[in-house]
Amino acid sequence: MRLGRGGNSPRGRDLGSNEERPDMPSYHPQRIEPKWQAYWERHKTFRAPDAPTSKSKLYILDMFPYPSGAGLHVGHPEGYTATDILCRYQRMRGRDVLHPMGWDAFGLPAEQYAIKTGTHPRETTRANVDTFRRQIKALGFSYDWDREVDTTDPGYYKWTQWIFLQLFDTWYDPDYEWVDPSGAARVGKGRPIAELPIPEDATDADAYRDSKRLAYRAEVPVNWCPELGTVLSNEEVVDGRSEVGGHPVVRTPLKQWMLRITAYADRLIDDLEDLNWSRAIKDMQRNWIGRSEGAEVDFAVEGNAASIRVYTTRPDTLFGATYLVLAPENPLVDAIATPECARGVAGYRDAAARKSDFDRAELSKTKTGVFTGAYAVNPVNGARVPIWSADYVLMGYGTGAIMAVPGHDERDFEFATAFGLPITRVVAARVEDAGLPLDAAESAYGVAVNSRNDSIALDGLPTAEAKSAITSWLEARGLGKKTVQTKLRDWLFSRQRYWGEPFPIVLDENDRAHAVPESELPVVLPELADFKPSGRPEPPLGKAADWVRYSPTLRRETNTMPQWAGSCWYFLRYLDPKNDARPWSRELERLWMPVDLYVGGAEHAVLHLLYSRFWHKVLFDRGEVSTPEPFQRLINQGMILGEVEYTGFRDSGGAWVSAEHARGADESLTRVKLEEEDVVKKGEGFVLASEPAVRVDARAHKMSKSRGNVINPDAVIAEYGADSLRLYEMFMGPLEAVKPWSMKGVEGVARFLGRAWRLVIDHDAEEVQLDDRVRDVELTTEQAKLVARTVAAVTDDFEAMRFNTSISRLMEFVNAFQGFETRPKRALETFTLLLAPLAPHVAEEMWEALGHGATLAYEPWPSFDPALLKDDEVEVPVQVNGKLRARVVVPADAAADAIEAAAKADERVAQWLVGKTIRKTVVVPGKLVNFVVS
RNA sequence: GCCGAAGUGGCGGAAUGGCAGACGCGCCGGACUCAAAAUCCGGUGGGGUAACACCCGUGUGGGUUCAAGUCCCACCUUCGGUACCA
Repeated sequence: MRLGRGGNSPRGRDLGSNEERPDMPSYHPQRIEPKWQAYWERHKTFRAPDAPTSKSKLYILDMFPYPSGAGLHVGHPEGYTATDILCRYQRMRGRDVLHPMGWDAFGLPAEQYAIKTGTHPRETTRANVDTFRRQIKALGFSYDWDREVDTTDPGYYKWTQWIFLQLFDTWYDPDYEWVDPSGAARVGKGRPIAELPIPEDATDADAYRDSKRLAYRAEVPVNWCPELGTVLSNEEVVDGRSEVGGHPVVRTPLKQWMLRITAYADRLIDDLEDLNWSRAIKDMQRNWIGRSEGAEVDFAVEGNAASIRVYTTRPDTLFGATYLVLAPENPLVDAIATPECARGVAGYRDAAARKSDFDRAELSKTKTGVFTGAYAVNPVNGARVPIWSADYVLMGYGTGAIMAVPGHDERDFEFATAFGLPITRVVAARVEDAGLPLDAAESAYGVAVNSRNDSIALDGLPTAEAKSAITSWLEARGLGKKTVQTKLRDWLFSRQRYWGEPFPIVLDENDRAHAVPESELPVVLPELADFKPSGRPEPPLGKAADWVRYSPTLRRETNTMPQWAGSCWYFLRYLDPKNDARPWSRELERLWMPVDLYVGGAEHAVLHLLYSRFWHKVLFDRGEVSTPEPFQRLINQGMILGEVEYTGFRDSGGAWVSAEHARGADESLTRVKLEEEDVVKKGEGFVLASEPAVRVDARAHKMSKSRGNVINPDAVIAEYGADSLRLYEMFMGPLEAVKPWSMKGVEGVARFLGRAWRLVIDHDAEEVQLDDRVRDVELTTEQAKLVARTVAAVTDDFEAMRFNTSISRLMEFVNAFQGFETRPKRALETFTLLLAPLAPHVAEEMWEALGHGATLAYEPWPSFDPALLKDDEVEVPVQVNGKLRARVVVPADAAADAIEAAAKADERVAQWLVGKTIRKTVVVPGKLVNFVVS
């Protein structure tokens, strides 16, 4: 697109596009951008120092991408641009900046592709990485490419395996008292397994040790996904379906590797406190960990030696427990079921097992269950309570058994109502309400009622006090104890897939696990021709028979690690990416860590961030890293949606249906995409221009291939340039907000860059040269003030990461400077430096034209004289009764009474004051005057 | 249901408790051009006026304050997360 002056050009008439005129000196990103990208690469401009000097270090990290086959989408450059701006700004402020990039390249899609086409995942991955690297480089980000890491590189996953061995070699001692490197006293530590005390009654010391490791194997009910041919972690299962692909997941018991993340649950919650993360993300992590305090209570079973232990957060309601419920999978079910009921109970359990988690969640609207025929005894009042089995109780949480208090728990109420079980009140708002009937569960706190026996009376106690009173009573009698539970379970860490890190583990004839010696790392992924999953839980690596046979008595573990493994520690490898002897140098870790700013999508709020923090804490306990938390500050960029779409609805007869009647997935309606000119705003929403009674849907949707609203960064760069793309992504709005894309908006910022360019460059000349109006002269006072204000505002905005407003400030500068016939070079140099972090290519080109020989990347950030921010005179708004009535101009340093006098002297103000009494006068010097009159 | 975030022109958005709507898009008018594009200049919340004046206006309803988009209370809507976790 030609931006020059058409027919006046010495090159003659309308000779079309830049493609035909590559020497055009008008703003031409396609020429400028590759030039400076090549310059930066050749000069290694953004190479970070190996070690930072003194305290000026800054580690700014992007979440590294999974290089998918689809290439970069516009969501990636959003966060990457923000961090790049900050890095470029901070380098100009003299900080030592570490800003690396790499690839999270293990994962299912490459393997799925291999199954379909036979292409080795390594090939697919390499091609995808190349595409991503090219696309990211085309955006001009200032990464230190010498630190690039790839999780699938054996030189990298050697150390992922090494960290796994640290986990394997560690047990958690919750009572260990120690002092951490910062001098803080701590309780609880991951310690070497060699330090584990073996109890005297342990018959098998090795088995005992294995049961205490942070990485251990266990036969557990897992989320098996037949479609994907692998098990999945709890975090990877959403609504009973795989997070990836939405395939059904069933529960089946399997021997799997687990990581004991639950040992760190308290620290993972407590240490959130000091992190500069958004409240939303901290809450998500806390909720996921789901710590709750309560009590375990034992119920004796009538005519049976067994007793049932339940977990409750409301021990204060124990007197209201009118029945017990066991999870169908609870082994006690069979032990206590009476012969008459055994059949029904077994049938119920089998049916529950056959249901996928998805069905179980879906069909949960109505509660199901079966009576076991057995009775337990309520320990506080001796009441005979029936024992049921129902799938609304989960085996995996607490003890897999509950005491049901239908009066004060919604689920229990529903179940009791369905099966005609008794409901009693044991909590009320006031003691006098003890006799009030219950027509719904009342779970709110209040005071205990109807809760006394011969040795304890809770009646009248507020809930919190009742809880501790009854808990002490139970503890004193050995009937129960205070307990803490978490929703978080141990992390299921093995996958039955090929494209992942092999475990550095061999199994002996007794199926006992042993660490592969560190000297043998990495355990390299064997070659394989056939990647097809068997449909049974046997990993594909089993097919590599020679590889599996480690020795006559030892075979290799054939599971692989989940995709999250590599991303748990990649930020540490960046510090020292070429080190063969260690995963990272302890010295460099101490100097660079923690990450000062981490930017990425909120979709990783629980998975990556929780896993990563867990590993880091283990490494911290083992003395491998110096900080308990890896990411000091976290910012989640908001999603970028597609362009706003207007959708109308037609019924089968072709008549328009108003949007409010089209809610839900009504199959009989046809969705019609409308153009902007077909609709008009009316009230809260939009309606058809032709039929204003018909409302239409107006909203931006998530970008998706199926919707066809995906914006390809390559296309944007080809048309408008990387600088415009970067600028637009920042100009859209606050970094953390969800924002709809608009191509018109990209054009807007591209126009701004064109104006900025023409402010400096003579766009009629053959070569890139300064415009005649750019002169080496002093700034006028007006210009100096404008420059100072711009520097001050942009600096403030950068510090606060308000990139949208910083761009506005630069636009205002250009709009004002366009009007000056003479443009002092100094002013334009300052402007160019301010623009550089945002639009580095065009800034470099302008900097060169302004007569500088080298990159501006390390030029000192512009400063300004604060005196220039003050004006001699200010305009002060004058209000009467809070309403703006006039503005008066007064000296900036005018005293309150002088301003008041000036305000009163104003003709318009006087009109509003005539005949009134001034009750009060508020004068904020330099800001405002308000007369309160009546 | 629960937790979190957000509701401001036609649109994206801006406003340490102190002039609501900066900046951009779009639109309207003008300059340049044979014409268009590009570029430049001006205007643009609604009502009202010949033009001023003036009135109304930040999801809704209350409150605090000389002054509220901003603080407090209640509610509505949208988005994100989560959901038998006892």
